[in-house]
Formats: sequence, C-alpha cells, structure tokens
Amino acid sequence: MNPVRPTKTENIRETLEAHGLKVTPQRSVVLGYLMSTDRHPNAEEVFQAVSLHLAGAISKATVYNTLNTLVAAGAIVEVSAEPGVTRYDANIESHHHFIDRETGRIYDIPWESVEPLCQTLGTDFSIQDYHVTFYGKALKHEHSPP
Amino acid sequence: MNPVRPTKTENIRETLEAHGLKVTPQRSVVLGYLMSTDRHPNAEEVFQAVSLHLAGAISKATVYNTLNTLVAAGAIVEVSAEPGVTRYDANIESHHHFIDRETGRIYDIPWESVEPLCQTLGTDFSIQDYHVTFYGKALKHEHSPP
DNA sequence: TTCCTAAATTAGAATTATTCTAAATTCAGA
DNA sequence: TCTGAATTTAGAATAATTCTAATTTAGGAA
Ligand SMILES: [Mn+2]
Ligand SMILES: [Mn+2]
Ligand SMILES: [Zn+2]
Ligand SMILES: [Zn+2]
Repeated sequence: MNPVRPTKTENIRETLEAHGLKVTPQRSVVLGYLMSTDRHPNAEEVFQAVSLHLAGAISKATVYNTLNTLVAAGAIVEVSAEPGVTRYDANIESHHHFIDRETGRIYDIPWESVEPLCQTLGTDFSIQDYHVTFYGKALKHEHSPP
Repeated sequence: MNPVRPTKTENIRETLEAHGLKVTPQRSVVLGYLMSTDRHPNAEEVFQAVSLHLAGAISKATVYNTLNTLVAAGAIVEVSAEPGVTRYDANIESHHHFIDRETGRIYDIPWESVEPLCQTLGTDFSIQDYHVTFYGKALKHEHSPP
C-alpha cells in the first residue's frame, strides 16, 4: 500500500528536482542531513555527519561544492550568525533566529512569532526583506538529531 | 582658547582610555579610521586605509591584533552581514543595519527607527537582545569618507 | 547494449584569511 | 636612567575555502 506521506528519500528527491537539480547520492545525503537537523551546521559539521552515512566516504570538496550548488539553486540557505562562520539551513521558509549565548546553538523562530515590522524607514531605504536575530538563553532543551 | 568640542584626536584618546586601553599610535589610527567612517570595513579594508594614514606603515598582524583588542574592550563591535566576512563598527550604540543588495554596503539604522519587538517568544526563550537586518535598495546616496 | 558526451565527483594543490611565535620596540613607572 | 611589562612586528603556521585537472558516473542516441 502507498504511504500516506512521502518517505524521507522521496522528500529529498522531490526537493532536488523541484530546484532543478539532478539527484545524486552525494547531493541526497547532504540535503537529507540538512533536512533532518535543525542545528544549522557549518560545512565541516556537514562533512563529518555525511561521512558516516555515505558508506564509501565523500570528498570534502564535494561537500563544499554541493552546499554551494544547493544554495545557488535555492534548496538551502546560508545563515550568518557568528562572524566568520557560514552555516547552512534546509528551512527555506522566511523565519528568524534565536542564538543561545551560552551554547551558541541557533534555533528557528517562525515568521509569525514576530510582529510585522513597519515596511518603511523614512525615504532613504526601500525595504525588500528583513530578518531578526534574537540573543539570549534557550530555556527548554529541544533535542534533535545531531 | 579651548575648542567648544573635543577634537578628533581627543575623542580617540578618550575612547581608548574609557575602555581601559593604553593609547598607542597604531590603536589610535585604527580606531580613528573606524570612527571616521560608517562603511563597516573588514580587516583588509582597515589595513589598506590605515596604511595610508600611518607614515611608517603598520603590520597586518597589528591590525588584526588591534581590532580584536578593541572588540574585547568594547570600543568597537563586530558585524556579521555576509557569511564569511567579519566587519567592524565603531558605532557601539544599539542599532540595526540595512544592507543594500546591489552594492553590499551596510547602513546604520538608529535603534529608535524600529518599533520595539515584544520581549517574549513564548516560554522557550529568554530574550536578552535582538538585532534587525533589513535588505533592499538604498535610495539616497549617503556619501562618507571611504 | 554499447558508445558518446556532459555533468558530477574527487584528491590534492593553491589561495586566502586569520592566528601564532618569538624577537624587537616602546613605554610607564621606580 | 633603568627595568619589566605591554605592544608591535615579520614571517611562519594553521584553517577554511576554492581551484585544477583527472576520473567516474549517468542519461540519451545509435
Ligand atoms: Mn557559499
Ligand atoms: Mn574577532
Ligand atoms: Zn533557520
Ligand atoms: Zn553599524
């Protein structure tokens, strides 16, 4: 019988194809990892994680290439939190971020959780988009696969 | 006769001392450059700019050291705009940023220009601070020393 | 199926940004 | 002036990312 919802691998395949990318094992495992986590990993962390999942290992160059390809295609987004670190996020919906100052962990904040900001800053700037970064302490531990 | 306002070099000296730092020519020229511009330069741009102003040249290591020292002392702040680039800002008041998507230039947005965001995100997060990054097109050219 | 070509992947070299090291200089205070 | 600590320095070392050039993979004719 057909599953009620698409399986994970079907989701991955669909997402790649929806963004005009061919499906390859390397792309699947990188995107699949990012879709499975809400931890906003950097390239090195993606490399570590997918090296476990992909039997025959994956080249670090491919991790960088694939992340850049996924970003260019719009399948994932880059997140600038701390200076000097590029993190990646499979959540491509508009949303904000909360950074725990003790742990450095980045949490997603749904767009609707933040009241809309007025869409004008006087006459000098035309606003197309905005993003709020909150800083503080996460009170509940939200566990998720690393 | 005494000037009505402190001169620039007096400002620089006062800022260094107010943050517990000794006054040196290198620190003065780095901080002075950052106080004179609103362009949020990165380390390389600071190095280029101060190399011109400081006759006998300044070591690039000193620029990095000095920027880190100034950040640690709270005399300047780091700004994370694009992923992978650390920029520096002598404006240490709470404020927001506007990034021109065409030019990449970062403009300061006064804290009061943005209506206050509610200080709660449910029960999971304790908010200590927040920062809004706007994206769009700057309409007026605001000129300032490079 | 076999062949062909383009795309994707790879290892390692190259580049770039930043930090580290160890020596030289500067500086404040005794 | 002397002295020790702080600062600055050049260049080496490290780390992150990109580039290069060769190899593998994969889909579409024939
Ligand atoms: Mn990128
Ligand atoms: Mn720093
Ligand atoms: Zn996110
Ligand atoms: Zn600023």
